[in-house]
Amino acid sequence: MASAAATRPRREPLTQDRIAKTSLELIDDIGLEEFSTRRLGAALGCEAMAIYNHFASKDALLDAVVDKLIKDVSVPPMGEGWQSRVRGFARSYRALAHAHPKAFPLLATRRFRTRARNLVDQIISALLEEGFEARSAASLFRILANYCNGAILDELSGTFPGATEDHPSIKRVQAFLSPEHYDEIFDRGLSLIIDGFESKS
Amino acid sequence: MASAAATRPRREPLTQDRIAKTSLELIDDIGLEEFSTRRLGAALGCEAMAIYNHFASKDALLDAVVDKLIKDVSVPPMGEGWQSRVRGFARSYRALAHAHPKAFPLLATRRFRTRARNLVDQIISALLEEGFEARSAASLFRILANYCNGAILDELSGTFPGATEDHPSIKRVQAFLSPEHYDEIFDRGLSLIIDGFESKS
DNA sequence: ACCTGAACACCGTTCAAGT
DNA sequence: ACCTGAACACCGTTCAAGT
Repeated sequence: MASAAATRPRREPLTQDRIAKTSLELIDDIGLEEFSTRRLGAALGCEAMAIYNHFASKDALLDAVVDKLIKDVSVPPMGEGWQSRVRGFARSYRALAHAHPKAFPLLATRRFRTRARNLVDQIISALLEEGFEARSAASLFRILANYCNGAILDELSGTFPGATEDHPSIKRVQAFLSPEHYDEIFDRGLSLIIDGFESKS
Repeated sequence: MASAAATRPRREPLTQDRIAKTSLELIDDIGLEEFSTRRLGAALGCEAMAIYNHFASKDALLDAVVDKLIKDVSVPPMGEGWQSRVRGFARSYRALAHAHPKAFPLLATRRFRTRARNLVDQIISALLEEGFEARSAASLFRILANYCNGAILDELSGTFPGATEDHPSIKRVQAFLSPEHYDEIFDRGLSLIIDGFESKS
């Protein structure tokens, strides 16, 4: 009578979705460097090779992880002006990075395959909708995205190591380079970009 | 009589400098992904393990490569105004990235160990020298560096894949996202930052 | 159809042994 | 002092074999 339960494997069946979900959790936990198909297999309760029945390669799997990651980022709807939509997007993108610091670098690497492209389309669509010409929309998108990625990767890569006597100028400004100023500096850079486009486009 | 020449190894002796130099050449050639101690050994004419007599780890070796890479970047001297010094630095940093596209990501990763910190000190020193307060200097440095790193990493990571019908807005602005506009867009972002600090600091 | 075991061609790194 | 050979504990991936 216990045979049916005993016969089937003790774990839920493998699916693309479950594998991607577990991958993201594992990356959040141990980091990209340590993440391997063998450790993923251990986390899933199967052999590493079983994964290749659901994904063509580790690379394809990581694309699926990016999809999971980006799912919740979106561009605010029309109504409050383009500045606040741009700001809203930038902040939610940065919030995602802080929620998944170890997985975020994946996004910077493979930003245009996968669902990330839908997000790009959303942002550009919003800019066009707000009246930007194609040329300005492209410039603003690039400058904004590049600034966000650079700032976020920097914030994630650890705090500035203490300055020594060899670096007197770093020492003088060091207090303002610490994490407690990250929010303020990120917003200031964002404002610079937004204000610059406001007066010139 | 040929014994002295025949006895010593046919290659120049290994030194930290020669290993780092060959590493950079090899990375420029085959990329970071393919770069391994074994392939480096082959390029040097020795076994991979010989490298560990000169560097404690591959990681330490990569730090030395970063030092080699950054050697030629510097901040223009005083005299032409801070805007043009900042611009000059940003352009030479970007030029380095285009000269070593496959090695550049190393810099973004390990920017503050190694000699890269001297460069940071130079920039901040220039800003202080030009009259910025510590707080403004720190903000401007961060915003500038983050923008440069984001923009450069983006430029290096390949062109935007062609838009499909699923991405109508990307399609509309696509022409302006191509590499022939990279220079112009990079400079525009740079100006945004510089002008923003000009009017407010 | 899905999973496993064994194997292949790689890694970075250690260490005893050679010169 | 510097280099090598063999080995260890890992990788991603393939493939024949199992159910």
